[in-house]
Formats: sequence, C-alpha cells, structure tokens
Amino acid sequence: MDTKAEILNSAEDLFAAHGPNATSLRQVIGRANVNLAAIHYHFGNKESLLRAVLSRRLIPLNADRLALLEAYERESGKRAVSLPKILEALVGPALRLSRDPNKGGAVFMRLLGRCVLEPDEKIQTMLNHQFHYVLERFTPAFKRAVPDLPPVDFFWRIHFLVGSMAHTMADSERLQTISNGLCDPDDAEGTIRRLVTFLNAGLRAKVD
Amino acid sequence: MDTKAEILNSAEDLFAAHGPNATSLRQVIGRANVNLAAIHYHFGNKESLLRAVLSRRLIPLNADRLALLEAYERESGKRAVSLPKILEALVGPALRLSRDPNKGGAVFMRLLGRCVLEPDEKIQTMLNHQFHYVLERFTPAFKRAVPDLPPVDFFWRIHFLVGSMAHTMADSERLQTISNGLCDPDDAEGTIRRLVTFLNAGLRAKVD
DNA sequence: AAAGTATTCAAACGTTTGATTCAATCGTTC
DNA sequence: GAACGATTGAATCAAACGTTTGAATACTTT
Repeated sequence: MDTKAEILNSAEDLFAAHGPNATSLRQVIGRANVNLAAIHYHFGNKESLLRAVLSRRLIPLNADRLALLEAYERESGKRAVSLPKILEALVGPALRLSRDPNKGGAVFMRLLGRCVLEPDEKIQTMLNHQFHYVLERFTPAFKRAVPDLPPVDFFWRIHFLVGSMAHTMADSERLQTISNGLCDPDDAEGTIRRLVTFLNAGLRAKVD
Repeated sequence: MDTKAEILNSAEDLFAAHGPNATSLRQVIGRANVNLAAIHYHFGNKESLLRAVLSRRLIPLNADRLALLEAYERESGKRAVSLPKILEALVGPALRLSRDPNKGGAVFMRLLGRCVLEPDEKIQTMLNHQFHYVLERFTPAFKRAVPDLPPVDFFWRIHFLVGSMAHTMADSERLQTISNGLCDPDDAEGTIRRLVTFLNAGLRAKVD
C-alpha cells in the first residue's frame, strides 16, 4: 500500500517539475524506489497515473472552491457576490496549496498550473472534465458581479484571468528571476491578495 | 535552399501545434517532404532547429517592439510614456502576427506563447537570452508609468501580465470553447485593445 | 501449516526517438 | 565534360520509451 502512495508522490513531484510528457516512468520509479511494473499493476498505464495524481487533490480542491463560493452567496443573500470574493473563492484554495504543511500541495499547485497550460489534448480533456462543474457555477456568479460587461469582453477577460492564474501557479521561478529574489512565491496570502487585486481591476476596467 | 525553408515552416507548424518536445523530427520531415538527414545537415540537431525557428521571427519581432517603444518615448519628450502605449508596444507586435498574410505569423505567435509557458530549461534559457534586452528596455518604462507602485507589487504584476499575454498568444482554442465560438481570436486589433485595457487596469490597481 | 490471493521483481517486448553513416546525386567552376 | 564541393537518399545506430510477461515473494485466510 505504501508503494501506491510512493508512486503518486514521486509522479506528482516529477510531473510538476518537468511536465507529465517530459517525465518518464523510469524517472518516477527511480525516485519512488519501486519496480517499473508496479506502476502498471496499480494504475494500468501512464495516462491513468496522471489522472490519479490529479484527482487525488483536484477533487477536494474544487470542492473547496465551490464551498467558498456558496458560503459567500449565502452571506450576500439576494445581492450579487462582490467580484473580489468570487476571485478569492476561485484562486484562493488553489494558491493556498503552496503552504501545505507537508509541501505536497505546493508541488501539486505547480502541476495543476502546468497542466492547464499544457497543449496535450488528452490532458486538456482530462482537466476540462474535472473543471466543468466549477466553471458552470462560477460563470453566472462572475456575470452577476460585472453585469455591464458585454459577453464578448466577458469571455476575453476570463481568458486573461486563466492565463494569469495558471502562470502564477505553475512558474514561480521566473518571478524570482525577474525580481531578483525580491518576491516571495511562498507567501500564499500575499500572492492571493495581489492576484485578486490585479484581476479585480482588470475585470472591472471600462470597455473602450 | 528550398529544403531549409521547408523544414523551418514545417517545424514551426508542428512545434506550435503540439509543442517542440512533443514533435518528432520524423513528423517534421513528413510534412516538409524532405529527408531526415537534411535536418541534421542544415541545422545540426533538434535544439538548433528550434533556435532557428524562433530566431527567424523573434529577432524582427523584438526589434518592432523596441522601435515602437522608442517612437512613443520620442513622442512623449521628457514625460513618461503612458501605460497603455507601453503595453501596446509590448503586446501589439506579437499579437499582430496573427494576421500575417501568409499565416506564418499566426503559427509563430502560438509557438512563442507556448515556449514562454514551457517548463523545459533549454527552451527557457534560449528565450531568456532573446528576451533579455527587451525586458531591460521595457522595465524602466513601466516603472516610470506606474511610479507609485512598490517594487514587490510591480514585479508581481509583470508576472501576471506575462501569464495573460502568453496564454492569449498560445491558446485560442480554449477561448473558443468557453465562449462557444463567440470570441474571434483572429481579430488582432480587438484582442490587442482588450488585452491592453485589461492589463492597464490591472497594473494601475490601487495597492491594498 | 497449507492454500490462495495480492504484490513485487527482473527481464524482455516492440516502437519510437535523435543522430550517424556513406553512397548517390546535384550544381557550379575550371 | 571532368572535377569538385554541396546536398540528398536509404539504411542503420544506440538509447529511451511505455508496456507486458511470468516467476518469485509477501500477506491473508482457512
């Protein structure tokens, strides 16, 4: 039983660091100190392994997002939830993974961001399936929060938002580089606050 | 001589569609209708081929960005260039590639966005080298345009900006999906205008 | 303790990868 | 038109890939 968990942890690490497609199963078993066949015994194939790695944390993560959104909706009663709160419910749970006590969450956050930006079709389909319900619940909330935005502009801005969010989750090294170590990617609450501020202003911008 | 150009075009296409690492040289020669050895004869190896594909368009692209920035700086005299103009100089030339008459530019735009988001170290180093001078010139301009922004927040927002820009360049399919075909990614000027509006508001947001 | 299931192991499978070889062909120059 | 370097062609290389196999080991149940 330990083997299965070791494989999941090792795969999560390596997938996050180099991307799933650039990671070989032999690298995974090397770090996990298990036999190559163990992967296929426990997971069937590489694709299912990735699916398992994602599901393990993505299901509770998406549940957190929805729970937070629903809490804000209850709190607001009949009025629309404010835009910063919706953004907080979307990006907060994801970015808070980076301060996971056993650091597994931080690794997964990188992997998730990386998968969102991955061109591979299989991965996209996998992710869309997991994300479909979240999108379905958040879209109306966003529309209520910025009701005057024309639909075309609305979707463009959601697109920009996804780019910022995924890039922030996936790649903290670049930020360290361009800021000469000035910024601290491990400061989850600071990152959330800054990203929400940025996205809130971007989404609210007057259409010209 | 035709062979070399055919290889470049084919590689650009396939690299943009599936990412450089997920594209084999045999796929490249298949589309280009040339021999496998021709790649190694003309470019040496796969890495140099990618470098050649990138350089071919990235050098003039970055020159365009700098020229535009300098034109705006001349126009402003001693005053700071306005933020929307700086953003226009940065994202405009890149996004305008999508309306390249022979469509080569549109393909390259996707490739460039994809490479920026690529985890592969080799590619990152390659790109950083090409982008270093651009960053060096744009950073002071940005700082003059938003002088009240603390340095930490400044770099965070540049990070968010890079995410939105690269994602917009790399992946127009997702936008088509979430908007049910409502948005038109080929409308370069519309995309530029919307992205500049979004980023301008995001960068200007009051720090809280 | 024996039987039976679950798991691990080393070895090999067939493919695909980037790269190399060397003979054949092309285009230019004398 | 002979000689020459530049270019292309078909074949092959070793390495790495995901996957499969069947025997060996560990664990549970009786």
